[in-house]
Amino acid sequence: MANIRDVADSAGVSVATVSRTLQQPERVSPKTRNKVMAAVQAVGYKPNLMAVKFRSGKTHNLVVLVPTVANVFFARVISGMQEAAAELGYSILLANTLGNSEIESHYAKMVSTSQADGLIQLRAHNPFDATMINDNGLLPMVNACEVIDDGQYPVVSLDNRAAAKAMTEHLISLGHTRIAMIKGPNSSPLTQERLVGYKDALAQANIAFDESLLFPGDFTLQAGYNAGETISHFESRPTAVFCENDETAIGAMQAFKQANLHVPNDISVAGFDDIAFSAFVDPPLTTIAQPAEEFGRTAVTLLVDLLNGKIRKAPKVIMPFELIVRESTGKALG
Amino acid sequence: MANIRDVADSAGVSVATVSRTLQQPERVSPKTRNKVMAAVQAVGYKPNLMAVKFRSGKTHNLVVLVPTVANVFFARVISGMQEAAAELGYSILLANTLGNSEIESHYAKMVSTSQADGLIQLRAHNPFDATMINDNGLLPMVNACEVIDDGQYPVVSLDNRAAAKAMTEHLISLGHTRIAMIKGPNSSPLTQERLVGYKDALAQANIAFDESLLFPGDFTLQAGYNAGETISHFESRPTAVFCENDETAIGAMQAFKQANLHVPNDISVAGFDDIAFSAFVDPPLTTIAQPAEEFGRTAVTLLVDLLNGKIRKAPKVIMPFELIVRESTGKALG
DNA sequence: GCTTAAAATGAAAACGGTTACATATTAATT
DNA sequence: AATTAATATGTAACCGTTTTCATTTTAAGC
Repeated sequence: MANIRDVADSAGVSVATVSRTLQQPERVSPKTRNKVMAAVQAVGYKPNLMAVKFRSGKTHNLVVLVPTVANVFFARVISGMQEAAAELGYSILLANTLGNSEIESHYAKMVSTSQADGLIQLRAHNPFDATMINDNGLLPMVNACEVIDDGQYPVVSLDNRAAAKAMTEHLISLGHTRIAMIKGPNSSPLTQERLVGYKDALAQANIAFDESLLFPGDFTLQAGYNAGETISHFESRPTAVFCENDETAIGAMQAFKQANLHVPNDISVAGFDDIAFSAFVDPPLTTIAQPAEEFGRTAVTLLVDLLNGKIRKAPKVIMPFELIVRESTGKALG
Repeated sequence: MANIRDVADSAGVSVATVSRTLQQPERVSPKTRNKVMAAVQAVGYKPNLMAVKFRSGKTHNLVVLVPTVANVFFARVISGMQEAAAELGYSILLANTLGNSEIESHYAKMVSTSQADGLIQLRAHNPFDATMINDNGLLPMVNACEVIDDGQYPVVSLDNRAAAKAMTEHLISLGHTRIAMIKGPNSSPLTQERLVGYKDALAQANIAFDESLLFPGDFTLQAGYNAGETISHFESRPTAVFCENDETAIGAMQAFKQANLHVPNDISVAGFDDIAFSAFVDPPLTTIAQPAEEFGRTAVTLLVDLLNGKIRKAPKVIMPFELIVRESTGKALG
């Protein structure tokens, strides 16, 4: 593979001139510029970007820790990241962590070992140790979607509490008073926030909170199905179910159908995320739309700003949500 | 950030000894080994892997070109890649290409500019120019899932023809003779192969091929829905629809329901891929299961073997498929 | 204890660029 | 045409490792 010296020899100039021709063409005379360009063509020169990155100390790589790429919502977020990264001249190194802290640490080490400039975490967990803190007191990371806001890094999230409250209010406005909730893992702050929003709405409507209407889940179709089955055979069945994501809701709806419960006549079902499938299931799912791609774009933009020293204090960006009412929720009957 | 010289100074040895301690500990005496290790701890040394990669010429990065990460099937494939890559000490650089050749070329350049050692392409398209051909006459890439087999690189694919034939046979065995097909883009070889398999089965059963039963699509829910709507109002409606992926099938089913057609009584629907949602839609979808994660693992393993010179001639790996019969296909009535 | 082989260590070059600084060339000013 | 300023180019140091080769130390054999 031809290197910069080969080009210099071929063009009859110094390596410095070649470097300048490629980096800052205006600093070199048109005549030599042409000579150099011709030589580049002639020897088939491609700069070794590993050398460039090593020398410059900037890798222009960003590590993204995603619990699972198989989650449709995350897939959209990643799409948005990819777009923004490409525009800003960065590459994404994607890590499918499965929520495993060891895998997270492994990839986080790419930052401390100069293989990447920064990191985006989609889970509420800080994979760095304290030694990574920057001059400005910040970690070279951004936490998006499911966040802990400890001021060490920018976060971009949804007002999950308000969104959950909005959905619960929607169900209450349809006359529901026994509203079940299929939850995410208790360890997830996002789940905690949504629970608070759910309680907010109940309290506001003077409906007593009933802990027995909380069902465990883990954001998967299967978990939704399992909870749905349990709910189907529940002694005093709720008339509505608020699921913490759309997969869970779709799984639950399937269980209800198999138990010969009609959605929404016998039981209303609501989701969260507005994944593509939600508009194409039967009945189409009422849900909360999150601007997934925008999440990704914002996270990348924030991180790049942070890396360029344009950020002093960790900002907290709240993305807007939208209640999407489709046909899976209806008036409470009986 | 401490470098190898700091460690050497702190331990009172040369940099060469430090390097050896870390790379080939058996080549250094236990006494100095301990001294060095202590110094590493003391100064908090983390090797600059950018420098290592630059010096060694091996990046241990693999570029993966995926048309869209938002496709659930690809998400599974990527999961498998990630696993295998982690085991082999490689990192995945994921590129969401949206089928755009320019974006593909952009990422392919990461290989020619020494930012990655090789590339995996999930689309039937070679992003390299001829200059990249290796000593063994191979490109540093593997083509998986949707492949063109031109002998320049290993491919890992499914026997799409056989799979499509198996599914069509299944439908024929249920008594269907008017079987529609919702296709992928015509440019996709995978689509061509499946069409041939479909025709194989028809011919074998002495059913005339009817071009008017072929409907265009692009593997999305919306395309399936659109085709489903068209089929619903088709003058002489087919009794079964074979869709080229599950998203398409789910979209089509939704259209049928809205047209008051019952699946499978009025019309049978079959998919391809067996994504997680397919078991949880109503009715659960009959489909072809592909070993998605295994695709990813195999592709990575092949590529690493190729990069290590363990492969001379481009192998062609055919993965097994499985017909999964659920409730969306039934006997042809009337 | 002396010679020789083996093992451990160090010095310095190399990887492929970028860039500060020095020098040579050209253009502008009088 | 001479002086000065501006521009263009070259020289060489540098980034943090690995690795070759030379040298020193240790162990082995007699």
